[in-house]
Amino acid sequence: MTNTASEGQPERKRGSGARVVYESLRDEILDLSLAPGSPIDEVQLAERFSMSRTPIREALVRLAGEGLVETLPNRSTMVSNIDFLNLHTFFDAITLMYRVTTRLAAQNHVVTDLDIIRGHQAEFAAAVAAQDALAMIATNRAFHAAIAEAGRNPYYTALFLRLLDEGRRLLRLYYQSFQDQLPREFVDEHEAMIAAIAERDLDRSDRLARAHADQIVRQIQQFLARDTRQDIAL
Amino acid sequence: MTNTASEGQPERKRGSGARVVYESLRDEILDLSLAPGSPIDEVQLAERFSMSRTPIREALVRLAGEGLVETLPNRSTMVSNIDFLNLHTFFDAITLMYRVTTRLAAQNHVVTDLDIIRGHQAEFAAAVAAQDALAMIATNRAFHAAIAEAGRNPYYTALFLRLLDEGRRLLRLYYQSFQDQLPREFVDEHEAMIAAIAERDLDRSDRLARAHADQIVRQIQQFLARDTRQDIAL
DNA sequence: TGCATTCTATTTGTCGACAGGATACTTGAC
DNA sequence: GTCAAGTATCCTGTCGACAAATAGAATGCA
Repeated sequence: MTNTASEGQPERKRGSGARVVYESLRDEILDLSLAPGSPIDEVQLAERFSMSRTPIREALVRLAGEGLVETLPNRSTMVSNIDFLNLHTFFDAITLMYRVTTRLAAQNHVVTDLDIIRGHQAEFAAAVAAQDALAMIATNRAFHAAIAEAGRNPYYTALFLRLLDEGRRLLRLYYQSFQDQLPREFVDEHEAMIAAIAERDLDRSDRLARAHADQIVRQIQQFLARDTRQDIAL
Repeated sequence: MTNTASEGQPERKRGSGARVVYESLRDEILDLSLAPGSPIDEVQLAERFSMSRTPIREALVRLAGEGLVETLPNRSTMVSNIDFLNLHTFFDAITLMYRVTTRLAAQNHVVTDLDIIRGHQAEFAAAVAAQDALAMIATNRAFHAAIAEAGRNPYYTALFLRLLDEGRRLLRLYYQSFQDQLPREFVDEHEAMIAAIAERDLDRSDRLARAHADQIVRQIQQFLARDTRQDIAL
């Protein structure tokens, strides 16, 4: 059956072709649906989205600009690998962004910002309670994105979002490891950060953000360094 | 005469089309050869570079990804405006990147890094002596880029380079204002930073970077706030 | 004369097709 | 049997063309 494309297609609008492909591929890469290192075939994508190669290529160029795919000249583009050897630079950068955005949020937020932040925090708490790993990742990102927005510095916000997205692949690995016993601390830490921001306590916001980042980094590092060898008597 | 394209053209290599256009447009935007807000016509560029619209569009997509052009759907793309109202966020971010990269360079550099850094510093000093504004901007960027490279954190390096490039448009305005009396302090500050990095003095590197950033920010703010009204007796 | 509407023209978004390279496979020689 | 050269096939980079959408001009109406 190959005629599925010819009938039920919802008639995409004119300028939306590349965006749909971009967002779809982006989600699949960050959710590890597309494995790091796997090649990407343009004609295959063109068939799948039932459109020409032109918008596909535009989406790939955008993804390459964000480092999510790597394109070798005259050869197939592939999903970027996770650079485990240089993870410490990633942790260093994202820790700094946690701190800076939270500090700036304490300084520059307006009241409506707090409502938005609290809303995302409620959704995050619900996701933790429901033990929904994917929802936890999404709502956690939204929570910190809202804090960064309240900080009112687009440069920090953009870098932070990029780092959070790149970390999404790590978090996906991480959360998969313990779907049952979920980190309740994160919810409490978020609450403390909200309180510090609301009181416009810059230094406390900074400290809490740093502790939060350290907590996450430590957990992921423990996960990566875990020893799964079984103690078998020989 | 329209046959200029058919004869003297240096026969571009296969994969290089979009890169040439990207780099050319990027330089022209950052040098203010293309005024902020001016529209960009694809067919015009296609004629100018004597190639199809496809590589032109790819270059524009990349530039849009870096925020150097803004593309309105179904309408012409235009050179991004300089956001003078939010300059303080730019200054805040670039100051932090000055500090972080210099501090990390003091921590992580190897001896060959210092040679490279000193080489760029020599070129910068020569440009200052020659009162060549464009060369000053270029060599100054290379100097700080080398420091960032020595810091070994690609996330910081990438953001810093983006900020330096975006600042290139400001610096272009700034340096144009006093081609004669050039800021000799910058050369001395660079030397002090090199010394602190070489001695692996993290805190001193940080302080010097911050002072250097403050110096530049102050100069640009003074330039932007200058009062050019003439005192005419009425 | 001013405003709304229709028509036109320019420009973008998308498409199908072709050619240049690169990889993989086949064939031949040592 | 192994290595090298030639060949075939696949995929990307580029091209010219068409269609949708918007902006501007022209026209009609109050």
